[in-house]
This record gives sequence, C-alpha cells and structure tokens, in this order.
Amino acid sequence: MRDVTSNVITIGELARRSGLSAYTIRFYESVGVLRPIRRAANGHRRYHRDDVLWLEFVLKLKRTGMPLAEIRQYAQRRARGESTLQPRLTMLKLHRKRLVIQMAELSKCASVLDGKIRTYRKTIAETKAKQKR
Amino acid sequence: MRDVTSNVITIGELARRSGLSAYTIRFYESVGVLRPIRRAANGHRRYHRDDVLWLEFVLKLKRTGMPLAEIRQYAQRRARGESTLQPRLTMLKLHRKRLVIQMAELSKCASVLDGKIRTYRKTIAETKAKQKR
DNA sequence: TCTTGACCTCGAGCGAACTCTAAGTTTTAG
DNA sequence: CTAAAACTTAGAGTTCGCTCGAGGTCAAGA
Repeated sequence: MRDVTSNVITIGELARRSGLSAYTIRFYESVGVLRPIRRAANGHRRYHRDDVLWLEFVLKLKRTGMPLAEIRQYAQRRARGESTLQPRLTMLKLHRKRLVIQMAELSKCASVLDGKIRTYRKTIAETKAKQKR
Repeated sequence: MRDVTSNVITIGELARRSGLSAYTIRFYESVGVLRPIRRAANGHRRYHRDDVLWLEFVLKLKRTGMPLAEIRQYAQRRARGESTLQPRLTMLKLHRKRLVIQMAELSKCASVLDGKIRTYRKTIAETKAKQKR
C-alpha cells in the first residue's frame, strides 16, 4: 500500500485531499498556476509540502474570485524571486479591495433575501389560514 | 428625442441603467431569466417598471453566485404564480445558506491576505534597509 | 430625401475553466 | 504471473455566459 502519511504525495492523493480532480491539477500545472512538478524515477508527479501549501493558497484566491490568468501571473512572479515582491504586494492589495466590495455585495444581497423570505413566509401562512376557513 | 424619464424604457436605456449590454439583456430573455418582454407596435421591446425591478433582483442573485439555470427556474416558478411560493421559498433559503458560506470564505481569505501583505511589507522594508547600508 | 442610429432575428463565435478520451506505461494486490 | 488500478501524454470536447456578425426594419434629424 502507498504511504499516505508521507509529505511527498501522488497526484491522486493530492486530488483526494484538495477536492480537485487529477485532471484539474494537471491543467493548473499546464497553464502555469502550479510550477513544473518534480517527478519520481518513473515519470509520475510527486507533490511536496510546498506544492500543497501553494495549491491551498491558490484555491483561496480562486474561491474568492481571482481569475486563473491573474493567479498564473502571481505564480510566475513568485517563481522569479524577491525582485518581484513589490508587484506581488500590489496584486494582493488589489485583490483585498475586491474582497471588501464582494463582501458588501453579499451582505446587501443577504438582507434583500431576508426581506423576501419574510414576506414569502407571511404570504404562505396567510394562504394556509384562508384554506382552513 | 426619446423620453428617458418615462417608466417604460427601451433596451438601450435599460442597458445604460443596468450596466449590461443589450446583447446580454436579450440573451437573458432568450434563456428565460426575463419573461417575454412586451413590444411596441414596431416590435421593439418596452421594459416596464416591474421588468426593471425583476432584473435588479436577478443581478443580485447573479453577483452572489447563483447560476443562470437556477435563476431561470426561479423565474419560471414565479411566472406560474402563487402555487409555487413554497418551492421558491426553499430556493431562497438555500441561496441564503450559500451566502453565509461564501461570506465565511471571503473573510477567511481576507485575513490570510492581510497576513501575507504584512509579511511582504516587512520583507520589502528590510530589503531597502539592507540596500542603504 | 437621405443618412444615421437604434432596434429586430438568427445563428455563429469566443474565452474561461475544466473534463474527458485514447493509447500507452507502471504499480500493486491477489 | 496476471488483472486491475493508477499514472503518463496530447489533444478533443463540454459547459457556462456571454458577444458578435449579418442582414433587415424603422424613425428621427439635417
């Protein structure tokens, strides 16, 4: 059996842990969101601790609406080292601003929804009362 | 000149007001997100107050991540009248739950981002200090 | 009258993000 | 040793949500 407790894992195990499909993980590598992954002697991908951590961060960005093209740019700057710290910081700050806007949007929509839910409940209750009479 | 203050507006005016393109508005009608819009004698669409309000609500759902297929289903139930109140209520409650999850995701990501931004700032400051020496 | 611009329909095209197929190797369990 | 499961590649196909092009009508302004 494969050692699942190791800090070097296969693509299948990473898929299981991340909730992505192996297809998607390879796709992310092919578009440059993940750097070229180290291989075992047989050519199979081996994901290390740092790859896993990076993927987790990528998924955070993705789930909060950053497009893959932008994540790729960030990844490529990261790969180029410390000289790109400033532009990366700018990207993060920009995304943070978008999050704030998104959160405002969500909470506004939540209260609209709450209003609708309340009136729906009332209407349904009234309809039922009428039927009983 | 066209009367822009009226409560019956053209597709161009609605596009201007909603920020969507006229293409998109027609597309929404074609997929059933908007009901078939009333026409002027010449066949041009005329949007009334209720159409505009409905579109506003649709955009709230869309911006908070409800897929068009689901919005269409809601719209079609709405068109079928009071008998669909219960399933519509269920849909709204479901979407509300998703909003809560999304908001949690966003704020979690925001704090991760804040952490990164802080360490980036520090690293940049240190690098500059080193260069001065 | 002529031109410009806003509208119409239908169907094709596009970009993003996967998702899968095919054909081939390798690993692992029995 | 063999069968099934897990991996590899390249490239095709799918879904979603638009976005546009072609070709046509119609109305208002110069």
